[in-house]
Amino acid sequence: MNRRSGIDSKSNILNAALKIFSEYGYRGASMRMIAHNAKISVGGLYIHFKNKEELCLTLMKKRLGDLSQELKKALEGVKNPVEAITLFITINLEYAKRHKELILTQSKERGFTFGLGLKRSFFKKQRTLIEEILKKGIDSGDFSECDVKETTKIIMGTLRGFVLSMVVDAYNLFTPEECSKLILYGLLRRNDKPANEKTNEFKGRS
Amino acid sequence: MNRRSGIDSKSNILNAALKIFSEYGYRGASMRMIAHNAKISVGGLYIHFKNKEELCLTLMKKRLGDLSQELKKALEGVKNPVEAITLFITINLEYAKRHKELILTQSKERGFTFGLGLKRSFFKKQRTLIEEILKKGIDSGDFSECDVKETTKIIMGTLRGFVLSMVVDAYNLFTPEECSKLILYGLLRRNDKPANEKTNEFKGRS
DNA sequence: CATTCATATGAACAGACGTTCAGGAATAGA
DNA sequence: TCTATTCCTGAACGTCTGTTCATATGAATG
Repeated sequence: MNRRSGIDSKSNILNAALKIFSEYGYRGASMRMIAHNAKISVGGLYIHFKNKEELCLTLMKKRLGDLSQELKKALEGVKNPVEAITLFITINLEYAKRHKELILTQSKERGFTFGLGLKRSFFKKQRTLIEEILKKGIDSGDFSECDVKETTKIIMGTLRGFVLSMVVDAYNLFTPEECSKLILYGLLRRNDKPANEKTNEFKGRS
Repeated sequence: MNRRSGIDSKSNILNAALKIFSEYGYRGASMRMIAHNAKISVGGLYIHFKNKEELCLTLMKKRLGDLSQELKKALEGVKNPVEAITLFITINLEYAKRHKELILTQSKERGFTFGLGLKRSFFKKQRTLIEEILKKGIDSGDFSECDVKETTKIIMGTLRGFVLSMVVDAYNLFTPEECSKLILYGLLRRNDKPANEKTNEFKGRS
């Protein structure tokens, strides 16, 4: 019997779980599939994780934490709200591209309440971040007056759509730039330049 | 035993299936649950539907067909592209609100290839519709020049985001007006009025 | 060498699943 | 009333599920 260290096994299992969960969803993935993919026995899984739920939760926690930190770090020094929004969108989309798998797993399942708390607190953090950017942008005159909370919800929704479209249909790989442009400028032709042109790195749409 | 007409049973089953699928997803819903909810026996299901797959497919087909027709009819007489986009968004969102259930079922599952063809052709139809509106809008000067195909993809993505946010978190009930405004005007403050003011029924964002 | 310990195995369990089928019940036409 | 047809039932089948457990392995410690 080839005996491995517990640590190796644990990370093997996590890698396998990620692969299987993202291919078959939470319900579609079986512990046997994960075990087989991790080259361990079914029983072995239960040495490292209490059960299927905990295994999936561990994966989600890690990923959401990573993204949270990445966002926070990136936005730390940024003063210009237009740039901040763009960065926010870009990082989210790129993270999504890198980790398609778990996003699918999450959006695919339901009736599994166990990820809920995690996700709620993550989205709340994201909302707060955007709200602050918006407020700054309105104060500085870059953004037009709007209901901050409402607009934040809409931006989050929009972003979720971008992410899901990308993840669901691989061919839907629109660039972060295009997404930012739509959110910032909208569809309509504008005859003016953005209010704060010097700080704006994007070409206007007219 | 109370014997009912086959037609009644079939529609009972479809209603029950809709309820159960949308609550538990395709994999999570069992034929027993559906049968119980439709007040019929398990075997009875198989009189009206070949199997679980066909049952779900029937539901999807009906819903996508309905929405398709509704969109087509609503957009028939509309000339103004701004109005058309707004209408497109509004109808989609309202349809989503009315039929949260199945949307969830669809976005929750994967590895079920069977809905794919249906969905593909539906989305293609939608894309064509938007592309035509965009082209008209650019020609008329309402919209700024843009890559029509790319922008269409983005709009579809945005819309998908709105829909999913609404459906996933019930409290995310932003109005169609707000969504349309973001897509049309964007976040940035604009100092001008939209190019074709007289035809535009929304207040500008400045 | 003997003991201890974390790690690993895979057969076994109880339950749920989709699907089938022999049989029963209600209706319609004769 | 008899028969054909349609609709329905629920036990049964085989397969899969998440989880447990008696058992075994290999390395480290004494």
